Amino acid sequence: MGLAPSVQRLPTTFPLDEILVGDCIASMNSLPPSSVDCVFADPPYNLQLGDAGLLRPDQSRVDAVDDDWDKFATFEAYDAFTRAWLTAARRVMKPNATLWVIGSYHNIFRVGSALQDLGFWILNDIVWRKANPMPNFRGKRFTNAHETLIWASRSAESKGYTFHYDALKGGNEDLQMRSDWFIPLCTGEERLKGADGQKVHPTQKPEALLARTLLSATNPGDVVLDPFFGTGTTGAVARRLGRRFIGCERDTVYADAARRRIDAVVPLSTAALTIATPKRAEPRIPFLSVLEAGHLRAGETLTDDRRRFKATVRPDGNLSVGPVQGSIHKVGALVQGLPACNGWTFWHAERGGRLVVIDDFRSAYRSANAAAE
Amino acid sequence: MGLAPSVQRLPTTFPLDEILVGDCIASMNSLPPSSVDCVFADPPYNLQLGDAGLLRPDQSRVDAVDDDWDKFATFEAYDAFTRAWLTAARRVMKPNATLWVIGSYHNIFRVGSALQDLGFWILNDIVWRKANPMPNFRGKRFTNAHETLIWASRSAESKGYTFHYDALKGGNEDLQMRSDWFIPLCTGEERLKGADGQKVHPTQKPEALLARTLLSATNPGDVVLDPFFGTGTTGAVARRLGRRFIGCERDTVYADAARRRIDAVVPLSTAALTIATPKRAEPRIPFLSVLEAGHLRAGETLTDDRRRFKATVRPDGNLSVGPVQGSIHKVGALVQGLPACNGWTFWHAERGGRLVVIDDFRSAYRSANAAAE
DNA sequence: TGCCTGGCTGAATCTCTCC
DNA sequence: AGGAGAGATTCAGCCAGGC
Repeated sequence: MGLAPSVQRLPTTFPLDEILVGDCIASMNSLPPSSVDCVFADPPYNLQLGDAGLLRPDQSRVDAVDDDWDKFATFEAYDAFTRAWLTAARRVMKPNATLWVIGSYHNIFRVGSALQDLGFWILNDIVWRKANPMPNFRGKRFTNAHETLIWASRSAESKGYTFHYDALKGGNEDLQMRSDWFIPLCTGEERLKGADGQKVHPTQKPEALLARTLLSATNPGDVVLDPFFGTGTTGAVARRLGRRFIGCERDTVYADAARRRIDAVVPLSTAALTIATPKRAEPRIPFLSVLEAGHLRAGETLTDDRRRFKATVRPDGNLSVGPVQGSIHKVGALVQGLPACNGWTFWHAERGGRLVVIDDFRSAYRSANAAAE
Repeated sequence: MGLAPSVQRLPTTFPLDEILVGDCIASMNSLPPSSVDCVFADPPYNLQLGDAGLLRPDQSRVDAVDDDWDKFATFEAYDAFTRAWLTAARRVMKPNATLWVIGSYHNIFRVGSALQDLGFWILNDIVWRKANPMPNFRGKRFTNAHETLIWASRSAESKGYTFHYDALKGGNEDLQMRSDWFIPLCTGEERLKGADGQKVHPTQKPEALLARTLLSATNPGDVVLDPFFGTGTTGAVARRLGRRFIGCERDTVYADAARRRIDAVVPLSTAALTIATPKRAEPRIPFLSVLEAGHLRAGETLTDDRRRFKATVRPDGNLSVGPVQGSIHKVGALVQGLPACNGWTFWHAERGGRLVVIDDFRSAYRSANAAAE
């Protein structure tokens, strides 16, 4: 009770693509700090502590409590458990790593409050809208047709987190991906069944849900930690998508099923996984270089797409309007009377009677010099 | 503790259909206990916006919620405020009354935890999916396209709460009403404007949202209390639907606007109290969803109907041709050298030696999920 | 009268690098 | 650490005005 285990199994090497069998907090504490890129957690929802076998942070077992006076203690125990695993997870997260947690109204408010208290910074809450939820049989409530995910960075100062905005937008009819995701439950072939034909795990999540989280918030090769690995959906999807995983699972039946499941996954080819470089990550090209490469001529006139404004290209890579000179951005802002302007997409040159945005010249320059960059 | 207050200011008459101007906690404490059938609360969200302000891509400024009433120094201060008003509200609730609270990820986890701690019993969390949310202008997160409502009874023992299961089902194509509601923002005619043409209140809620809550969880003649009355959406809908209201509002400008608004409302006849289901255009289906549903595989090759062009399906729902990636529409346009292209009718997959247009997969997806989308 | 276009707006925790 | 500058970034709905 309350004492640390006398023997602690520390991995000699970083346990990539492995399942650590045992208490998730001890397992996470055995990892070096700042070592994972992403955490996906599907913690116990259930507040009926006797059934869930919930453990306190000190590893003692919480006894079932059904007295009214102990209701507060029940939430308190769940909160302590939540703070403990969130704290352990936060330690192993790299500064720009992000955390995903999924839950329902039974527990998600506790989890959300706890992670805010610990300094996590919520980026979005995501609603998983179930295509085929279980109906409410007694007609006493609305059909509980969704679960909630919280996506959070390690702290408010963590601005460099991974988010594949363009990839998500491209897969969504060229519209920004919203915070409400419509995805079917995990059923049929995908659902793991035991020899008895019964489902192995009561709350197996659909791979599509994990895939969307990992595609949006991790890069190929990134390490994803799942403290409540269960039957390994996170690991299976990570392997398929070329990510690495570390799973923690206490139950050997689940862990064994997860291991077999993941070993059978065929990863997608590296070629299928290479992602388009996000705009912000592309190398900066000076306007002067594009000019020097001959895409434009010093002295020629640029206009906006509706030919309302004009500017002249100077040999030094500035623009001028009358006596005023400045960068393509400064001058673009100036003529419009706006505080800022992206000159690359604002200014156009005439080519064969048609207006061509100068960003096209930059693209051409980039592809011509891709090898050298 | 446990003693009745020595002096209780009881209103000489119960303030039905009135707005109590002042602090909501004092106002609620002036009401007799166990006197209202329902509480609807839209408390401050504690948004914690940056000082810099947010610009749209066209450099116009977003009119953010920067009112003093939304500012709290710490989470602790917000939690104390939340516990205080929830406690006051719970006292005036009849044993079988229910509480609705609306919030966003900034505050809803605090509110949910607090009300659980105080003994409320959560019946559902409801997601208000916004038809027309504000986009994420910087491309750094998912579009924040929903808000969350919590529906709770006064305690776990309150089994006799009102829920009009059949009425809601009848208004929902004879399907059980789900926990995700698709409703537009409050704009246009419905949005209250001042003499200056500016919105009177920064966060006025749509009447459709209130109507659905009151129709589902109250009876005609029931008393609905709103501690954060604002410009009186709760009162206006209550009056229209034949319910009674009590509003608390600190700001006299809001309270005056609410009074005028509610006085202009014409109550519906009893027979007319049915739920209008909003008509919608066919929902847009993301290619990613069709992929996730298993109609296509990541890595497989698509072609046009004459096999002139090829593209590879990416796991994120984009297509790629060589190094270029983009949506099915963008890549379709690119390979043809056209300004635009409908990817759904352009691209085909090989199935059993024959080409199948991917629009067929979309149709199959649509009919499989018609009920929920 | 009707159609089309352009402008405006909504509870938002909304950049990154270099000097 | 703070400031300056490059340059990346938006969707649906309503309304007014022009044709």
